[in-house]
Amino acid sequence: MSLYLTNTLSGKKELFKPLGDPVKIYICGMTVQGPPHFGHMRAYITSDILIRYLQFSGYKTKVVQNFTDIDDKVIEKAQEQKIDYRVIAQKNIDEYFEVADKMNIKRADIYPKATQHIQEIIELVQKLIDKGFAYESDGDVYFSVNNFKDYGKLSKKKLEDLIAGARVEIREHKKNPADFALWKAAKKDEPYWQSPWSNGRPGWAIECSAMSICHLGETLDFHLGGEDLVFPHHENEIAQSEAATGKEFVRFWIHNAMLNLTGEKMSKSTKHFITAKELLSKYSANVIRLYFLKSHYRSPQEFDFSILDSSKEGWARIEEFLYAVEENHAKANPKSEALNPKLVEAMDDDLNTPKVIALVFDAIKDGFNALQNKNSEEINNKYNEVLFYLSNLGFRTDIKYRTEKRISMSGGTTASSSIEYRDVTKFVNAQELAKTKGHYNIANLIEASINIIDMNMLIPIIRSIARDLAREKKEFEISDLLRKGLEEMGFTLEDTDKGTRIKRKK
RNA sequence: GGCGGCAUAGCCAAGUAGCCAAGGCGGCGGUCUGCAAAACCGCUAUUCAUGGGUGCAACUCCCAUUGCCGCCUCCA
Repeated sequence: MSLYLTNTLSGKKELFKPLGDPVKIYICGMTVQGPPHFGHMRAYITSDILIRYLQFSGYKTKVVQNFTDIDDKVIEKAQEQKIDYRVIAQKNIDEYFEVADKMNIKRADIYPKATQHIQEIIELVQKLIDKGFAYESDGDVYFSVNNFKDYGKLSKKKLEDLIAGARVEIREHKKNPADFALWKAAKKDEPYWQSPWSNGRPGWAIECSAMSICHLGETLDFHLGGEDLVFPHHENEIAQSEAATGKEFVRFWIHNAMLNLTGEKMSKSTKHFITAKELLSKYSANVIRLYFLKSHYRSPQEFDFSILDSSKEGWARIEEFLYAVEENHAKANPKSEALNPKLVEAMDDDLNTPKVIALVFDAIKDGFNALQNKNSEEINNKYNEVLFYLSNLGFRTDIKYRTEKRISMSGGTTASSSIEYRDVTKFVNAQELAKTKGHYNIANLIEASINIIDMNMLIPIIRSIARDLAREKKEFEISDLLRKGLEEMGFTLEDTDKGTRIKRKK
């Protein structure tokens, strides 16, 4: 195993060697001022892919993902809405889990919150003051960037440039304009905690240092997050942590590129975003995952519904293949040692998921060919190959998570209104049920009708059966008319040797 | 203004100093089908923003130009 990953620190692909067992991973979580949006999903899909691959490669992992539940923006939101900041934070945390679980993002081992670590934060700030890296000023505490010689090593910034830019907040009680707050004294009506310097709250970034050191120790294998966190957030974390411990803070800094919405970064501050929840109501988790993994995590990605639609069609092809095999041959046999080399070759190269997706489609093409040639050994091999890649990329392949295009006769039963559960075999069987020895039979037809639970499906199913009867009598004008009618209702019929499938149109 | 990154077909998107520049979507032609749909087969970048340079050889390395993006303020 030789996994190469681009380390932001060096800007190069580096060979990963773990520090010890388990591999220590810190994921920079959300500041829960608002609900998770599509950009967050990209970040957490990226970390999910890395963690899954490390585990696939045999490493044990310890994963910590924080929630920053106190900061200026959270307070601002609370004051706007005149409710307690904790209510806002919790609401957004709940929504995060709802979305992440739906997306099949593996849960971290620990989800610490900033407000649960105030004591550790205060101790860390005190340590920095004692060591001469920080100073108190009017109840605030600032980190003195001049005293930390490596400041700027992650973002490749020079101190002079930062000040020349003149966009840093100038405050008279800062010694250097680039100094950043470790502790902020509370203003009127703001939540606060007692500290040796003032009643106040942590600055932004110190909580991550405190929580990662607390849960993972002074040196981590990985620290993950969006590219927009490189400066100042991660730069500041390095300064604080390394100044305090005297040790290397993080060995691998992994950053995913931004997601742009019509050419502009999706972000909470500009209100320019689509919430994850909203998106999940329009597209299945698998389609969204495919959309992300088709691009490399370090390339900026454009967001557009038409691009997402093309992923939806791509995913439909994947499902089409799985169904086609399962209808006749289904033999899942996920032990696929022989398949490892191709996956490993792609993933070892900085998690090249687009390459793995290409492997999936290559296998599907071979698989469909085998299906046409009725080569059952090859069919099985390709079927298992596809499942192998998909499951290692975190897709959900069991039938109940499959999509929107297939319709089941008893559609509503298993997953209520979920668009994710549609099982074609039930419908095909139902049609068969209406027949005795290959011929329609009134008694059976009545029984089949009674079994239709989803009333929206009643007419399509009856019409489909009527069409089938017309076809048996070679009344093609009538059968075409019936199909045309269904077409207008939004259903496509497919005649197969197993019966007629009804599919909801794209 | 400073720092960093990116420019590959109608769209999305990998990749490499030298075999046919992955894959998906879309489109076109064909096979199958009562007709369809799905599937299959074939076609869809003599070329990788532009101009130079270094190599036997560059889309891939270097320089310049243009355009786009990110960060420099809270952000995944």
